[in-house]
Amino acid sequence: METEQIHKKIGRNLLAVRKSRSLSLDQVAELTGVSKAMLGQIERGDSNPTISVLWKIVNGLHISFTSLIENEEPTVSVVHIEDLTPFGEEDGEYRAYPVFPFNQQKKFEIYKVEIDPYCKHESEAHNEGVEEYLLLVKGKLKLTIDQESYIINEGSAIHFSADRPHIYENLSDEMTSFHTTIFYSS
Amino acid sequence: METEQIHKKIGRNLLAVRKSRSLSLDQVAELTGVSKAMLGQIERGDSNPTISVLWKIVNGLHISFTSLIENEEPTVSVVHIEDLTPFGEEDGEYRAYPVFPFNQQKKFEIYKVEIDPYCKHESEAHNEGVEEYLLLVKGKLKLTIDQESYIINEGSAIHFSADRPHIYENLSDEMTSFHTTIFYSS
DNA sequence: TACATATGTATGTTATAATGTACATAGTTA
DNA sequence: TAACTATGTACATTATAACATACATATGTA
Repeated sequence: METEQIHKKIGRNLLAVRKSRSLSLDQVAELTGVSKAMLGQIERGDSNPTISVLWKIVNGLHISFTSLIENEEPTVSVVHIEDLTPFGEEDGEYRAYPVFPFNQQKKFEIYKVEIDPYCKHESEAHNEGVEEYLLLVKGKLKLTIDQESYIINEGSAIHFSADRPHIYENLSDEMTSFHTTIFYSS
Repeated sequence: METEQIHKKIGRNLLAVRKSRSLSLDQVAELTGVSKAMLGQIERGDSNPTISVLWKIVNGLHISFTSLIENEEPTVSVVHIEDLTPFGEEDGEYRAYPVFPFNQQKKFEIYKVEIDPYCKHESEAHNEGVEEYLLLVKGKLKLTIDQESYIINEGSAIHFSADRPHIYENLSDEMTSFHTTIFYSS
């Protein structure tokens, strides 16, 4: 996508939203506070709107900004996690399987992680704004972050900011596994 | 946040990114192809940039649009899933626990789902652009979508577009459970 | 069929976005 | 200390964003 064409893509996406809701330009103008003439220009790709105008549009239509600037190609894909090559320590006691890799559009990735009995993994700080959503599958996990420790048992989950160092520890005598969704806000 | 102030927020966020990377306006101008004078105006909130200019900036700096328009408050939260009230059928054979509810900023939500032996759940089409990322925890699942069926065993996962009807079936004689991340692109 | 209304586009006007250049200030070096 | 460089802001110019209004066409109704 060339940098000078984003306004044309926005036009197509805005038109698609409007058509899917069977709204006229007049109605969108009322909902958004942007003039009918300007909305028409934007949809035809004839004009390069400012951020304030786009902000009015997304707020008035209750859509997300990203829905105007991005597209997608839905597909079905089955993943056999045991076939994946995990990231982890050289001695293999911590294994992170990239089940659904990072995608710029979605800004998250999903791993299945396994930690052997009584082993731990020290994670450096991710970039600012990175968060983790972790659901325990099996075993028992101790997470340490900001000098606080949290015990996560089966049937529990934890959400935390991962932009500071943190430690995962398996406190039990059997393997611990969990699913973690890492969200990158920037 | 008033709609007429988004350009000021963008200015603050852009300045924060630049400072965190110790870049001068000249360097950002080179990276992005946007004039130094304009970058200064944007940072000071003195100007309301067009979408094309912002596009140049995010591409040149390798950041996301959302990092310019949004902010966040990181927290740690532990969730005990068994304490949650699930969504599901009246007879309780399909239970969806909202572990991490939807958040407009992140645009996804995460459920733990349980289906009793030999039971199924028919899901209507979600809105256009909705996708699911499903990781099996326990048991065996059959997913049917677009007249195609997929068997998901333990250790496997599946990603599909959820904007059309689909059916989850537990084919085994024990409870099936899985984690699913539902992503809303718009 | 004639008329009224809805809808999207064209046009002209005004304000401002975006740039190149000049300028003021701070920091560094000889 | 003087000269040079880096940095961000001010200023003037040009192109265009955004609007209000007019217009052309399509649609619906009596």
